[in-house]
Amino acid sequence: MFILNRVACVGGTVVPRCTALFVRHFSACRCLRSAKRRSPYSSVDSERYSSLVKSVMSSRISSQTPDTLQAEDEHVYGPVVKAATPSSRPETRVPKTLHPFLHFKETLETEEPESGPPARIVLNRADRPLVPSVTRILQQTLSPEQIFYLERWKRRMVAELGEEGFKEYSQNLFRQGKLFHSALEDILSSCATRENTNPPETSEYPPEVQGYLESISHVLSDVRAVRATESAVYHDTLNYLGILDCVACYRGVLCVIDWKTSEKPKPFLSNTYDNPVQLAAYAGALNNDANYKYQVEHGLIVVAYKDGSPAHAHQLSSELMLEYWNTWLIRLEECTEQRSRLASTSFEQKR
DNA sequence: GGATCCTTCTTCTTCTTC
Repeated sequence: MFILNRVACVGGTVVPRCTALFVRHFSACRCLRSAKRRSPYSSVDSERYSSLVKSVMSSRISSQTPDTLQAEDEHVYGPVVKAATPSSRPETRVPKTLHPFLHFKETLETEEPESGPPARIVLNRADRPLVPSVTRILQQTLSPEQIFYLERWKRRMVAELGEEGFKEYSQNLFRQGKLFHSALEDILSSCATRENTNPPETSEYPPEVQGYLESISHVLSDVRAVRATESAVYHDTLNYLGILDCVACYRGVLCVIDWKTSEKPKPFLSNTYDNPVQLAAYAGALNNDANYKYQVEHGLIVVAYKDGSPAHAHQLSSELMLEYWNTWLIRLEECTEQRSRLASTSFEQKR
């Protein structure tokens, strides 16, 4: 009865399920009507995303019950210790040194660019061998809570799939992400000279990415004037680099766009973890980079789903981008501090 | 030829009630 109650609550869709994993991963989908404990997933269009929820759930099916899983957890990881409330970083924290997000550019473009293929500046690592990348900096400055939850997730996945199974699972996720990105690059490059981005002919692409492409088709129809794809950006004052996914107009607003694939629905910006910080880092670098003759103030994170459910598009205003830019500056400072600590430690050891 | 780089992903409670 305990389980049936939960199953019956998934957006009114009856889903065969009998494992505690459901409780763990999808209890957020319950029809919690009290405002006090409202889950961020409770207002998801559950009918629209029921197929996605089902597919995620069916991939995690196990014959275990909540009790056996809990017993297993305790056996494998020890007694459950409640984690500290995810606090991320104190909101009052500000960067020690402020850097502008936007930069004055003498040759700033004010007109619409001429039609033509989008820019694709290739990253030449040999020119800047020691400059850290956006991804690396974000990885090195994860909060203790993020590390805790990621490690817990990994332990649970390894317990479920085994070391080899987990490795295969991770590689598959990366592979799908890469295939999706290369398909998108192909689509956006070929559409760049046209007024509209026509719906892609999904059958031309590998079967693994067809669902993702279908998922983003409604977003693509609002994308125009693609200016850059998979293009390197470098901030010479702050000394970091990265490769952004795309710069294009979304609903008439020039944005840095980040395309993501996800197994779980991410209907809210808060579900995307560090993605907005990553986006602000790319935009700030682009705005500082002389290779780009324009400024980008807005951002867009598009989360695509394998089963073709409509992607979630999170547009970030210039104000929001500025907030995340400051968060990025803090992360950058943390990374620099870490590096200098490491350098002084190794210096001490050598002495 | 091999190693490394930039990406690609992954996290977010402990509920017993309508």
